[in-house]
Formats: sequence, C-alpha cells, structure tokens
Amino acid sequence: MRTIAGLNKCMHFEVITIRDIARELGLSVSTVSKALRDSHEISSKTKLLVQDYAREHNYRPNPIAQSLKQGQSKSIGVVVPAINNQFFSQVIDGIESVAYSNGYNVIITQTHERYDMEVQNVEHLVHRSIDGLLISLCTETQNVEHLQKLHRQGLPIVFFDRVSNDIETHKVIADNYKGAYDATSHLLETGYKDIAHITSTANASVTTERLAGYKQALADADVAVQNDYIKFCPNGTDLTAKVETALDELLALNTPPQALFTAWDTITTTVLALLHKRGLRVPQDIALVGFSNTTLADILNPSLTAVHQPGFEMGKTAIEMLLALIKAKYPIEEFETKVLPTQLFVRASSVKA
Amino acid sequence: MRTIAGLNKCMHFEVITIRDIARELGLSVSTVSKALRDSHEISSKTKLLVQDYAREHNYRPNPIAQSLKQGQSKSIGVVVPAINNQFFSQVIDGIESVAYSNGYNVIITQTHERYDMEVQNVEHLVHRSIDGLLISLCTETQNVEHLQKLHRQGLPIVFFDRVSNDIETHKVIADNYKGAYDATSHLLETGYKDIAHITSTANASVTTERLAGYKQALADADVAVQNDYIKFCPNGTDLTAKVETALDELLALNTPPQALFTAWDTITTTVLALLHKRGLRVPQDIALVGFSNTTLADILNPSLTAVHQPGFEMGKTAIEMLLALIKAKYPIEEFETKVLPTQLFVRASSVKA
DNA sequence: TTACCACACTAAAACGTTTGCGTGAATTAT
DNA sequence: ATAATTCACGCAAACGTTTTAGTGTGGTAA
Repeated sequence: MRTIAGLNKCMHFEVITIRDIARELGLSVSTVSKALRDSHEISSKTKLLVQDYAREHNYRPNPIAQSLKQGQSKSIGVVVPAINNQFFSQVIDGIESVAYSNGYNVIITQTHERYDMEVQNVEHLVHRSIDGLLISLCTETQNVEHLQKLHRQGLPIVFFDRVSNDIETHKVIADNYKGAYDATSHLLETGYKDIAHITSTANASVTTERLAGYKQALADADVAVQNDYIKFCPNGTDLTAKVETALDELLALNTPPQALFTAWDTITTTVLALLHKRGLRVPQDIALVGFSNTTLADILNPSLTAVHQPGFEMGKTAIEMLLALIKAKYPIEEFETKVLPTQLFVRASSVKA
Repeated sequence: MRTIAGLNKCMHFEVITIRDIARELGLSVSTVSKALRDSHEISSKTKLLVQDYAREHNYRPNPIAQSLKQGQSKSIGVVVPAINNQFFSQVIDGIESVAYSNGYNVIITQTHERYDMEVQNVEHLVHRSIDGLLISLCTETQNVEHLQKLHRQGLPIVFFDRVSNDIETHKVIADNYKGAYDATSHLLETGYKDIAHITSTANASVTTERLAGYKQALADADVAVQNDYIKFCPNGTDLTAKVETALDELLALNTPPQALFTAWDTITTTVLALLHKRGLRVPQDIALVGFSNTTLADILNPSLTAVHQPGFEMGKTAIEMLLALIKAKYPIEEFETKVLPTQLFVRASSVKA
C-alpha cells in the first residue's frame, strides 16, 4: 500500500498498488501488470481475476511511476502572454478540453509579454518534463533560439496565433490577412476613406499579416496607404500610454482619420476607452473596427464592430496537432500551418455618421 | 544519460543524470546526491567538485523521479467553473504567479457548472497525484461528499469564492455580504426603492451571503423585502433563457422594479444584453448594479456600476493558504476563512433617471 | 596497544511501474 | 516415445532519485 501524494498527514487512506494485488492474489508483480494491460501473455482467466480485483479495490496506476518508467509525463506545457485575456482564455478552454479527454495535463504559464519570462517559462516547463509545448509568442520576442534548441532536440512544439517563421513545425493561426482585409473593406464600403491602423509591435507575425490585409484592402479600393496613419503600439506594459500617444499623433494630423482599424484585442478596447475619455463620439466623430474576442461586444458603447478569432477552435486544433506530433512513431518532416477563418461582426461602431 | 521526456525522437540531446556525474567524477551516486543537496556528510571539497560539474553540465534533477521518491508531485490542482470568465481567469492569474515562484505546477480543470464534471475532475486530479486542491464549487453542487472523503484522508484543500460550509478547511471569499449591501444601499441612496435582485442558484454560499446583504440594506432603509423581486437563475446552461424569464416576470409585476441588482458576473452582463435587446434604456427605464469583474465596465453601454471582487488577490491568497497546509509538519486543526474586500465602482448604469 | 569516535564516503533499498527474457508445464507434431 | 512448440507466468532490471545503514580510514584518548 502507498499513500496518495498529498495525503501524507493523517493517512487512514491507503492507495492500492500493483504489488498489493500481486500479494493478495498470489501472483507476481509482472503478471499483474501485464494482466492489467491486457497482455496476450496472460491467460484470460488470470486477467479477469486481476482486473476484477483491481476494479473492486479501486486500483489506479500511479501516474508518476508510469511517467518515470516510460519517459513521458503525460503533461503538456502552454505558454501564453496572459491568461486574463478573453482570447487566450478561450484558447486555453479549447486546449484543456481536448487534453483532458486524452489523459493529458495542461500546465499553463504566462509571459505577461516579457521576453525574459518567456525564456524562463519554457525552460521551466521543459525541466518539468513536458511531452510537448504549445506556445504563442510574446510581443517582445525577436528571436526564438530558446525554442529552436528544443525543437532541434525533438521536443514537439506547436505555435498558435503568434507564430515564428524561424521554426518549422505545426502552426495554427487565424486568417489574419483576411480578417484585416475584411475589416478595412467594410470601413471603405461604409464610406470611410481616411482609415488609420493601430497595431502592436512590428515584428510579430500577426502584425505583419494584418498590416498586409489592411494595405491590400486600401489598394484594392484605390486609396493610398499613408504611413502616418499606421501606428505601432507594442502591447505589454504601458499600453494605454502608447495608444494615447498614437491617438494624439493621429488626431493632430492635417487630415486626421475618420476611422480606426485596431489590430489587437487589447488595443481595441484601450482605444475605445480613450475615445470615451476624450469625449469623442463613436462613430460620429471617429469610427472603430477592431480585432476583439470579447463576449461583450454587443453591449459596449457603442456596440463594437469586431473581427472575431475562433479562440476555442484554435486551442483545440493546436493541441490536436501537438498530440499528433507526440504520438508519431517516426520523426515528422511535413509540417502544416492551419489557418482558421475569422469572422467580422458589424455593429454600431462602424456605421456611417 | 537520459533523454528528456518528449525528446525521444531525434535525440542528439542528452540530459545528464546524477549517475553520469558519479561515473565521471569517480564517486558514488549517493555522494553526488548528497553533495548536490549540500549534506554535512560530504566534505566541502567534494561538494564543490560536484556542484561545479553539475552547473557546468547543466544538470537538473528529474522532477518525476523526485516526485516518485518523495511522494509529492509538486503540482496542485485547480477546479473552476470556467476559465473563460474574467473573474476566474484573474484568480488563476494570481494562483499561477505564486505557484510558479514556489516551484509548483498548476493543473487547471473546468466544471462548466456541471456537478458530474466537478466530481470527475476532482477524481482525475487526485489520481494525477496532486499535492493539494484549490476549488470553487459549481452551481449544481449540493453535497460535497466527493471532497469530504479526500479531506478526511488528509488532502489539503482550500476553497475560494464558492465555498462549502460542510468542510472545515481554509477558505477565501470576497466580502459578499458587504458588496451586496453596498450595491443595494447605493441604489437606495440614489433614489431607487423598487429594487429587484437577480441571482444564481439558492444553494451557493455566494448567493446566500449576497442575498443577505441585499435584504439588510433594504431593511436598514425601511424598504420591505418583496419576494417576487428576488429571482434565482442558476448559471450554467441556458442562462440567457432563465434570465429572460426572470426579466419577463419582473417586468410583468404590478409594480415592476425600477432598478436591478444582479449578483453574479455572468448574470450582470446577460441582463444588460437583454435590456438592450428589449430596447429598455439603462438607467432611464431601469437602473442596473451588478457584481462584475469585467475590465470593460467603463466602456459598456451604459458604463456599468459594478461590485468588483479582488480576483487576483483571491487567487494569491488561496494558494498561499494551500501551500501553508501542504508544508505543515503537523495536521492543522485551526482553519481560517479570509474575507477580501469588494469594491463598488459607481458608473452611469445606476444614476437616477 | 586497544578502544572509541568522527569523518567522508559507499552500497543498497526504496518509490511503483513496465518489459525483456527465462522457465517449467502442457500441448502438439514427428 | 521423443522433440518441438506454445502457453502462462515469474524473475529481475530499469527509470532517476533519496535515504538508511553501513564501511574503512585516520586520529585521539585511555
């Protein structure tokens, strides 16, 4: 008998081990083990005996011992910028659901958009013996050496949302290009021509793709791209201050924009809050369309025209890909980047004044 | 040498073990182990030798082996109704920060407000060898036998937010009574008398406390408590439908309420959304104050007068208490219920029409 | 010299599994 | 009747660590 981890204080409770079963049934440990795993080496009579006994006595294999023996921990690491962010919590929701039903634990860590935290978390996770890693890069991250090393060593890694082009592995992203294209086109169709774009750090994959979509939509409508309409506000610390400066600059232009297209969840809501603060009416004074996964878009003031990313599906897809990598018998050479559709929900913040 | 879990495909990478160090340095395994743990049995010369070698070769003890040996997993289980909920993700944020810096992993599971999921998750976590459990009960939960058994057996458990009175252990809650009292008083002071209360299932601790605060505030203002002003809408599936019915009934009363006090995060935003849908103006047609931890309260339509719970602090406090239980040398008999202050943020949804 | 002790280290068991190999018995083929 | 094969099971090593119980050396006290 052993005691459950954590149950070491007043242990009336005993957890049964394979050894107990063996002793009780007059069998060897290996026979019991094999019987439980339904090995062909064991007679069906013995198997039944053992399995019945195990069931009755509520036997559960010790996962830690199994991990040690089999060299896999049945847990996967997740690195996100922040849990406290609707989009990422939706992703985690998706991850958790699939992981759980496959017998995997999910260990979640946050970078808070800090590169050093990202490096540290990844290292921590690896040394906690994770079987695979799910990661969305933080905005500060410029190089991915900390991941490349692990990837070369064979650690299964899947990127989601904020991916790196410097590592060949499975990735899941939203259709950022199209999402941005749709959002911008929508503003154009509504009648806005002077559309500014507020986005995050220039070096993120997401930023590049959304910027491209924005530019292409303008180009397709024969509207010139104005560089002073494009503002980069790396999210992380002081986001509000950065966005405030960006807004100041935009509104001080000779031709201030009539509409804003914000490319990141946190930026969108920050912008809306700042517009409120300045007493600017949306959309009368300035229209707004943004990427956002908030569930409250309908009851915002005004209700928010938003590009919605399939967070839950992204999480599900990411972990499914990761499990495929983990379970693969042979090293995988062919990697895939899944692109999930975004959805534009038109609401009041972008109707023509 | 061993391979890191997960790094079993193309293993150029070798992880060093205590055995390797021993062989390389011509020492025994036990000497190395003791040297690394700075035992007094080992000469300082040898200690230095071993420690230097370990550092240089980037030795990291295998946590799984340690867990197996020491009977503790260095991971704690968290059970919440839903990750995708601002309040709980704030709590998890707090939990994660403390756990991480203490070398603990956090394994998160969700009940989605389903009792059977709660039972299942708890069982799953225990058999994953967690050292302790952090749990916020789901609304369906009526009895806590699944936890009592574990608690009697000595598993450290700390409740947060939605606690049980049937188990004596550490608990952290917000000051629900005062939060509700303040919210109701605020409405009364603003000039509303007919204040309805929409809350969740009657059997949750949170519900009882908030209901009590609501009633007391009315009593203190010499306003009679009307039972048909109190509506129970267990959150979980079909919350919107339940709230819709509750609203129908309230508005059909001879004296329909002029103000609403909603006691749960999800109910608050659902109510606001439904009021929008019906074209009712807030607060002109009906005022609204609710418990809510949304970060978007300022930009809701109208901006929301909200009772805010200290989610992050609650998470921090909960895990600190749990770690205290885990690290305790002797069984703890004295348990504490920490009550964290709530905060009322007055915004537009409750100004007098 | 003998006994004792501190010191610095080692051997081996233990945690709970899984698994390759060995073995005796029963069965089948020759 | 003997040999070959299959069957059903046991032995023991292994995963990487911690820890208990030694062991041998050298020094000190009697």
